[in-house]
Amino acid sequence: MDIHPAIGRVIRRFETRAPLTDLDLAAIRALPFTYRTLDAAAYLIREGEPPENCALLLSGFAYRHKVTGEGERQILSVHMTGEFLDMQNSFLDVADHNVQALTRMEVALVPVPALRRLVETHPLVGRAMWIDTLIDSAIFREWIVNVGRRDALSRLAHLLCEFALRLEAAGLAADRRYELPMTQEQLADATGLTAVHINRVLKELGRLGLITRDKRAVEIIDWDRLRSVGDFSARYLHIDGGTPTVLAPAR
Amino acid sequence: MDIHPAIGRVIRRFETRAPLTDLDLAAIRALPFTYRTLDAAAYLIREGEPPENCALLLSGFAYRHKVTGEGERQILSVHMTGEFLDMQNSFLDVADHNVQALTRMEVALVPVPALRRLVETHPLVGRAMWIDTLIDSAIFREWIVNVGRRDALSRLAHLLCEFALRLEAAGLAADRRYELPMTQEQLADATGLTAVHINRVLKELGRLGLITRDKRAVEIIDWDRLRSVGDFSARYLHIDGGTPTVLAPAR
DNA sequence: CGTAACTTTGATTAGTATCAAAAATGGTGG
DNA sequence: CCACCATTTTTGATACTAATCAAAGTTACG
Repeated sequence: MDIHPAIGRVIRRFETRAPLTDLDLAAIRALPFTYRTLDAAAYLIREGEPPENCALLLSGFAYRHKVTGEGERQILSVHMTGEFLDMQNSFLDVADHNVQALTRMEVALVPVPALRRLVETHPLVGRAMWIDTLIDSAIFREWIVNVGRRDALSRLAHLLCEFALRLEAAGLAADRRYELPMTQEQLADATGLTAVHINRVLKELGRLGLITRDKRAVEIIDWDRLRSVGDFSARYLHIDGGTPTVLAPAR
Repeated sequence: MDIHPAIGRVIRRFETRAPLTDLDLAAIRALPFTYRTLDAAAYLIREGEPPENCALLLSGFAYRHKVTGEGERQILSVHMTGEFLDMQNSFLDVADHNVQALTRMEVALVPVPALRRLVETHPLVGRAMWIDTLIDSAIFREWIVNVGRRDALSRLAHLLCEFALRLEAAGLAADRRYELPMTQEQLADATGLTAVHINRVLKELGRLGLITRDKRAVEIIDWDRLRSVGDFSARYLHIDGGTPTVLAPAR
């Protein structure tokens, strides 16, 4: 029995990544942590700061971003319940990007030294966490492709496909519907476009009969065509455990 | 005494990342491997294949890339002597991108199972390697920003700054000069632009007095202005050991 | 119920892509 | 060592995608 359902979710995910022993599991559960609730838009860590805690997202959404010298923001990834938010920073001396709350969110903050000790004494836990960060990397890579080589319609379609699959794999969405707690400006910052253009492209996706929207809820009408327009293949997500059923990804 | 200077380079880098013991070092040196020489453009691994070896680049350059459904290529990163080419793939079931030789190159191929055993029995080595992959991630993130939010001139300037600093940190360049073994088409694929436009922007960088070029050699004339045009800060490279002197990065 | 944040629409512009072709370079075999 | 061919670089003309600017609607929220 875990303190919070998100912790059970993490442990189940780790178990698909490395053959953890009971001792490993006990060590994870024994990690010290402090609860915290953050309002939407609160910063978990800012670029340039030394990482002190590694946050596990217990509820809500978060995102990583950087801001250019011109003041333009680029969102680097979006994170959902059950994911670690700071492993990308925790083993480096200084954060190279910002991590911010997308919605109000609850986190469990694990002090970085405790985390380092854990992975040193429990190599398999370290491997599971390492793999987690490698999958983050795989998603970063796909975002480079998305922003670098796809036109606006594909870019947005691709993003919507990724969210659909990740939310479904995490058990946070079903029936081809999900709540996407991002403004059009944030979608623009995630795709390297402007908010105005996102608005038009979102319309276009509706006109083409691929999705419908009701406020921030997205419903996928034609998954196959959305995938095709978005040039989306799920391979880079490396979802191996609970294979999604509704949206049946091409491997 | 190591078999190859690149191995000494790797070990020195690892030592800055985790406090390795003599046993750790011995275990690294005891890794089984096979030498191989690959011609330019040869594939080390293709998207969709299961990773069997993890290659250490002993000499030459390599790059990662993906190809969209439309057939457009996006280069994800460029790698130089002394770097591991496959850790991003080795702990996952299937490669999600291609790794290809940019120049003729020599590699030491380490079988993945041996690598997995090493990191399981030597957690500090695992941590050093993990940090290596986290720095790869940091570079991926910066590339998302570069391609997503900077105009063509900045993008290319940024790329040239990154290469300058990484090559210098690796002891492969000095005096603000380096050999960049990429065609303009490859530069285009790295920046999400077209080869024609790269040609024009490269000229513009020359006209502005920031660089000069002689074939594939780049000479940086005005580092400060190049950095400023490229909106470049070295933080994301997490170069902590041998701090570069000539190009003195802003921390 | 008033105000700030967000979405939507229209008109215009800017930055890159595209297309086409010539010039330069590099590598190879004779 | 030269001649040839493929690759790469360069240049010019034109087209198009998405940005920018501006303003009106709409929604959420205290």
